[in-house]
Amino acid sequence: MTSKSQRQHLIERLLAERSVGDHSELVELLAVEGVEASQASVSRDLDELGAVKLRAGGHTVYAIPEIATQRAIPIEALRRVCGDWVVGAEHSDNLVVLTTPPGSAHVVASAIDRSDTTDVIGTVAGDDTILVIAARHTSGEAVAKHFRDLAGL
Amino acid sequence: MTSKSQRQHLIERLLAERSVGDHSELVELLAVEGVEASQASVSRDLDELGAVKLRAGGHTVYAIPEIATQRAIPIEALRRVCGDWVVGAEHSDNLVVLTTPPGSAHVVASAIDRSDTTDVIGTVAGDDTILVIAARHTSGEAVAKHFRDLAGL
DNA sequence: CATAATTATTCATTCTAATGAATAATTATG
DNA sequence: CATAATTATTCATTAGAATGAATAATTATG
Repeated sequence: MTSKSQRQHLIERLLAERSVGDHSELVELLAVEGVEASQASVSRDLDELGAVKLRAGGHTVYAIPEIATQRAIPIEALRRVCGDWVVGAEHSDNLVVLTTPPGSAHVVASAIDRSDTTDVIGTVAGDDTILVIAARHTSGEAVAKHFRDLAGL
Repeated sequence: MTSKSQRQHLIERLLAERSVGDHSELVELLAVEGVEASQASVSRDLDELGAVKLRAGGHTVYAIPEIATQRAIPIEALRRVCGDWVVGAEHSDNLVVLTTPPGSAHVVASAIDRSDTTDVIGTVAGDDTILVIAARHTSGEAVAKHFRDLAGL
């Protein structure tokens, strides 16, 4: 009954509160909180959270940098979000308007922001619409097509 | 390669453009657009979209009312969204603050708005925080607990 | 009214993301 | 440096949402 995002949020909290030296220690701390997870899942979670290992007092501990240096999400993750939530992509000049179901624009915008695409210089999300600004080296048309491809439209 | 939300968006468009009299006609129109779906899926989609059947010129056609009278989402759908995205719930007086992963607040707020709960009179969503206002007949504490239960926290 | 047509629902199946056991790869330690 | 410890990855499995075939239920029609 614990989703991956809930577990990752809990991991963030545990790492902020304690010195965690290795994955098995984290697996145990999660279990104390009633969350079952294997070393494999923890490894993946830490990777997705952008956790780093710091030297502290002679040993190393995990920490999540305060500056949000989460790894750029893989293109497959962006494709998944677009495939689920982007229902339309139109352009005008260097602007692209993506349409989503109501309430879903921010999830998509957040995924775009976290991807390492250099074709987009920014996004503005409303309720069901995202304004995407294409970078100078590309065009609104190309970016709209890119998102249509990602969304499977 | 077509998600349910994309298919439902397409259905909305088809119903706005044409007179669709029954499910099998819609199944065919979807197929023309390259989207395979069975009568069963179409039945569910129309239900979720709140489609109604209007009498027009001697026969009946499907339409989606302009006023967003989508069916209230089932409690299980709200539970699913909360289980996936709500990572914290705290209260103060009649206010409840729900925490989500970055960019996910609106999805949750939208689900809450679309549920038929009478315990919440409104929501305000940011990036990773939702302010939920408890109704007068209940309390912030009870509403926070309700969301913790829904989220499996 | 009988029944054909349509719609909703059940139940088995499919799909896909996530998970974990096992193991390969990497790092830390004595 | 050897090797124990730790971490990352592979591959099989699981979980849960969605789907579709079949059928029950409902509605429309002559």
